[in-house]
Amino acid sequence: MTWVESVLTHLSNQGHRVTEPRRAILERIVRYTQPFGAEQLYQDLGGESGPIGRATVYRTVDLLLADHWLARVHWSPGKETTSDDHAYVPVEQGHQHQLVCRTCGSVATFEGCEIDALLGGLARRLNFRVDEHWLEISGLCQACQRQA
Amino acid sequence: MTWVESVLTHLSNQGHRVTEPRRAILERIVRYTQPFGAEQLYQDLGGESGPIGRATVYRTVDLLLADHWLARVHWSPGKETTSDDHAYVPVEQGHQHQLVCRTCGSVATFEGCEIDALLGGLARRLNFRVDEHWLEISGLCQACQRQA
DNA sequence: GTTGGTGCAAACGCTTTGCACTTGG
DNA sequence: CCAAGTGCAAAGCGTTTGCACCAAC
Repeated sequence: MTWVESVLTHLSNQGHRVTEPRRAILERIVRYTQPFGAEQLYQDLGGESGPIGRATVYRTVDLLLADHWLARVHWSPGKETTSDDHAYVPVEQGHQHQLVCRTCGSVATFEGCEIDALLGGLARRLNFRVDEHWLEISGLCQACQRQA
Repeated sequence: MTWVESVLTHLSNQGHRVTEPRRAILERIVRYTQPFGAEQLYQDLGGESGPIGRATVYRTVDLLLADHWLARVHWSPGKETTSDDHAYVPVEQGHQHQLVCRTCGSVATFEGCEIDALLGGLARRLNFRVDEHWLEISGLCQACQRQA
């Protein structure tokens, strides 16, 4: 079951409709090899001259984000510091954290089990009850390390 | 040495000028008990009718952020999900991560030593060279836990 | 006296919204 | 059939920029 199929099935189960624009948007998203922005996605689908409206693109991104089919990341390749605009990465539901290669933009996702233990200790020490956490890592993937 | 004094000294050492607007901005920043936004800071300094221009506020925030006197956070009180706009927290240089209380907005900062070890293991496993990481935690501080 | 900093106002760019039209179930 | 979804165009809003003026060192 591909990512697109999973999302469509999920949408359908949630009572949402499976429309042509949504299919097209999902198909485009999986082709990205780097984090992408909503406006970029709109342009890549044809922009003004394309068949899909800007509002639809933004609304679909929101929908996917809300259901955790997309993860937001800060770092995009080429940006030395954390980017101001939003970038997204398609993920399987349940996966938690991202490593983003600062050169080629490839993304590795990993589960956060070890982090949770660490946070438990922290919480106890600081009398803080942890609800959510955001962990994102920027660095170099294996291929880009070799080139450097 | 207060945060304001530290920053002013640092600015001076870096060859930057210590101006009245910058003093006023720093003084206002330390009074926040929650993460604040740049536009909010501008408004709190008097906005249109105030003595400080919007550009100066934004430029000063950028300056402080670049030198790590401010940390950016995602969560602000009242926001269930990660906020779209930027919020900032004054920090001592060198401190790394934030716990933000989702109810009262209080921020606890901690050093990231344990995280680093964990990331080292991850990097080895995934053949990834870690350069930077972002870790932020949202939850309830002790006082807000009692109230709930 | 320099030149870094400031203020203003306009421009910018991403994102959201109102509303009439379309389409999937 | 009819509510959910779409497209368009305009508005919104935080942020950046160009430029003339000012003030710190």
